[in-house]
This record gives sequence, C-alpha cells and structure tokens, in this order.
Amino acid sequence: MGASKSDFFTEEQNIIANVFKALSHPARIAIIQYLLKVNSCICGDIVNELPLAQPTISQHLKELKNAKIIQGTIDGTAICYCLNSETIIMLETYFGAISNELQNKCC
Amino acid sequence: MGASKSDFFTEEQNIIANVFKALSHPARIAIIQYLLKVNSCICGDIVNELPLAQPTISQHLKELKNAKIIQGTIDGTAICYCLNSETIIMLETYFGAISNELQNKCC
DNA sequence: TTATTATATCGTAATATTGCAATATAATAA
DNA sequence: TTATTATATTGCAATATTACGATATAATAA
Repeated sequence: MGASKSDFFTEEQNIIANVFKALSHPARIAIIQYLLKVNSCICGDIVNELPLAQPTISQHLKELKNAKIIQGTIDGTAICYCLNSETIIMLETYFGAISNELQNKCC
Repeated sequence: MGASKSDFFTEEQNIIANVFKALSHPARIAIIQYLLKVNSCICGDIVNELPLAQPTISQHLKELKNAKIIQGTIDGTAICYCLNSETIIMLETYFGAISNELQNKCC
C-alpha cells in the first residue's frame, strides 16, 4: 500500500501526468512567469528572484528541463534558461482538442 | 526544511500550480480520458475501469472536483461526473497566452 | 423498518516531494 | 597553477501524496 501504481496505466497517461507534475509547484510557475517577463533568456538570477536557496532552484529547473518545459544553453559559466515554445504549444493543443471533443456533450 | 513554501508565492501562482497538481497523476488523466470517451456523463463505473480500489478513485475524483476539472451531479444513489469545459477552456487560454507572448523571443 | 447500492471519509502504511547545507563540478580569470 | 564564479549533486529531515481496508453516510428498494 502506498504511492505509485503507474505501471498499471499507459505510457501516454504517465507522460502527460509527468508534464503536469512539473507544473504543479508554485516555485516552478514563478520561474515560468519570470522567464516570460524578462523577455530575453535569463540564467541563474532566478535564484535572486525567488525565496529559495540555490540548490532548490537548481532542482526545480531540472524538473522543468526534464519535462521539456524549459531549455538551457551554456553561456560561459552561466546557463541561459528559457521556455520551450514547442511544449507550450503542445499543451495548448492538448486542451484545445479536449475542448473540441467536449462540444455538444453533457454538462 | 521540508515541503511547502507556498506562503512565499502569490495566490495566483499557488492556484495555477494546484490545477496542474490535480492533473499530475496517471489515474486522474485516465479518468479524464474515460470521461471523454464515454460521451455521456458517467458515474462510478470508473471504479470498474481503473485498477484502483473504490476509496482511491473517490479520492482522485475529489481532487479533480476541487480543481473544478470535473463536476458531479447527484442521480439517485449514483453521482454522474463529467468534465468541466470552462476549466478546460481556461487552460487552453492559459497556454495560448504564453505561446503568444513567446513569439519573436529567444529559443 | 431492514436491506441494498453507491459513494465518501477515516486511519494508517508505503512512498514521493521539497528544501537546504555541504560539497562537487565546470568554466573562466588571474 | 590557484582563485573565482555559476551551477549541479548528495544526503537527509520535514512534509505531502497515494492506496486501501474498515467504516460511515445517503438514497432508494423491499
């Protein structure tokens, strides 16, 4: 008894759930909002922006990167992170498709 | 040390993160897919469809309901659950807005 | 009333996530 | 080479989630 019965679900269901898991923490939403705000790609001064220690930010960035929500390119000693528009568009399409299927149905 | 520094983030960031948290489990994605497939609103035979016990399904449904991703209407002893198109459209709009803001920017 | 049926809640064990100090790594500068 | 700077990883404590048996609740049926 306990967590994780993911083996009983399809790979697709697990992949989709994992993208949303990456989005399910306020710090990671704050990182996304900051990356949107600063217009150009920004590196690790996200650490100065958020009320969390550097290792914690690094961990959150890793999760967003694994879910392909952001991407980072090395720039000297710094790493320049920015949003991955492909994944954003994929998510827009995901809900767009559900919303279309939902038309003329109950509720 | 430990989980949950949500007080340090804005209410908006916490609300958004909570909607995604509701979507962050394969069982809840499976419930959404099932509700889409059955065309008409369906009640608790989700229990027969998924490899989870009734209390577990009930808990997952509660989380989806709290996040306003589904809604349930009482029908005798049964409860008829279905997707809440308002929230789906809100999510589509959310990613649509990000995707628009992202145009002509880095990456 | 007493079943029966459908769903929700409680309690708790197993597991996962979060946050950070300490430390490691990697690139550049001196 | 030895700093310095930026980021990642490790280890662990605090907390949250997941799953389910047992039980409660609520509506209808007999």
